[in-house]
Amino acid sequence: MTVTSVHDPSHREALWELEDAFERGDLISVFGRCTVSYEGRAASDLGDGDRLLVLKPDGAALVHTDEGRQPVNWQPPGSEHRAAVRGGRLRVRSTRTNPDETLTVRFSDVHHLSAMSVTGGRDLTLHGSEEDLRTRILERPELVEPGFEPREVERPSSAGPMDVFGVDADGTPVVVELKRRRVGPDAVGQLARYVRALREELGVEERDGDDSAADRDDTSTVRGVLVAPSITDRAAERLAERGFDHVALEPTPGE
Amino acid sequence: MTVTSVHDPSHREALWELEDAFERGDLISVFGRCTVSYEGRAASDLGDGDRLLVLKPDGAALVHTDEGRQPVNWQPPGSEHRAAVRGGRLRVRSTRTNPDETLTVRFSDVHHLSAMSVTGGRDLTLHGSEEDLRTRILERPELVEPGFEPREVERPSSAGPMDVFGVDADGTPVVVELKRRRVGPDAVGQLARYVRALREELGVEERDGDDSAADRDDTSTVRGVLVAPSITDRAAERLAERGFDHVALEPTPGE
DNA sequence: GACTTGATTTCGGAG
DNA sequence: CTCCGAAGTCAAGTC
Repeated sequence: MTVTSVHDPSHREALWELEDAFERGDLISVFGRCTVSYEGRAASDLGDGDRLLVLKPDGAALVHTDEGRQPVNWQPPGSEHRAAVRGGRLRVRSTRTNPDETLTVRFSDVHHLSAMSVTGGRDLTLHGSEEDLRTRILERPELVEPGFEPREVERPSSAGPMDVFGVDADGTPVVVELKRRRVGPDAVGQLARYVRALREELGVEERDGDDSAADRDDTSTVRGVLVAPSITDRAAERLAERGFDHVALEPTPGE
Repeated sequence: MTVTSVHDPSHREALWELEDAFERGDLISVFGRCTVSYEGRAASDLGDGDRLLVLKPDGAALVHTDEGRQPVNWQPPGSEHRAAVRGGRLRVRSTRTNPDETLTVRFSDVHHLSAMSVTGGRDLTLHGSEEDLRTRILERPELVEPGFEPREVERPSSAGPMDVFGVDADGTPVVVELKRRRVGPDAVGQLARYVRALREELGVEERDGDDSAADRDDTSTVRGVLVAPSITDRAAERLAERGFDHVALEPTPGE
């Protein structure tokens, strides 16, 4: 483990340290007084102030103030960092293409700079995602409703892949949309697109004389089920208008 | 400007520095070897590795690896940071309520710790947002189409506020949905909800005998216009099905 | 590459 | 507080 750090360096010293750290592929942390400007998908300017600049060897750059989870300015991974002393200030610039974007940080003072070689240790095991909810339903389909039988996950349709496709106790096709948390009206719209696509698809099959059509009474009986811990009032209205159902379920068993 | 930093501190030293920095309300950067666990809206575990921990006085905590714009683990602003030495490791824990969430970082080694007092310098001026696009349209309505006349922004409806409401050259009501960048099918669904809500609303007005109804031929003639730099094929299909229009426009004049 | 969707999304504003 | 939609969203998987 190698960590380098300099306290109140001159711009020249900071520049040397930065270039060495770029070379080594270090993760870099810089405290200092700076201005920030960005131009690319949008454009922004940030006046003078004390901030933390984080530079990653994969090209990511983050400018953090004392508040917020989000950086006040940033550059995504894949950018290239360069540093120089210009006009009496230390200029750090991260550039990328596609889209063309540039982040420029100009330090009037560098209070502290530290860098550490870091690799690996990136694989997080996460529980409680939508995928966990899907697994839960596939293992215990009765949680959706008694007699529900999953047939396919990520089933393709003209509106995109639906989370879970199956049939209910009556053999009626069911489109299931999964959400790991409380949902609003947008999720109902998403479910509606899938249901509509499936109705059209099954309707086409019937006209084509597909023999499996005997299994179904009516193409309009494709059902839509929204599985989520809870839904907003507006979402409930949309759901009711469409004749869809809501099943309250958490991604992981409570407690 | 006060910056404190310690290189390869003992856990005790690091603890003192952390507690002082919490007290001062500093922005803190810690390089070290650690494990991370999170429990709250979801749950996660991260094995041993070298990372950068950023602690903010507003309660935000960020754990960064050498890759990605996103922290591998984090805690949102509003949390409370605490530190302690437990089981031969330096434990930093950030907790919040509503929802209950805890992030725990356990350092086996602290390679470097630095802290800086930071306030202000947070106000960013951003150009190229959806609001800029709206301003552009209000100033030059002909960019939507000749004869278009904006009447209201954020006009309320049962489906929520629509970006811009106006009338076309024929006096037909127009709902305009704005997007600052290329859009997919979801934006069409959003526009459709507003158009439907407005059609219902105007239909209701007619049944109520509202005298302004004479201005309109038919409630079904409420138009929907999606203003965005470009749209995906699938979005174009949805748009065509609904009979809506797309107007290609950037949030800011090009060049 | 473009497209689609999930996310511990975060964030801000309105009710 | 909840709800709703924007974001330089980011990131992953698929085509």
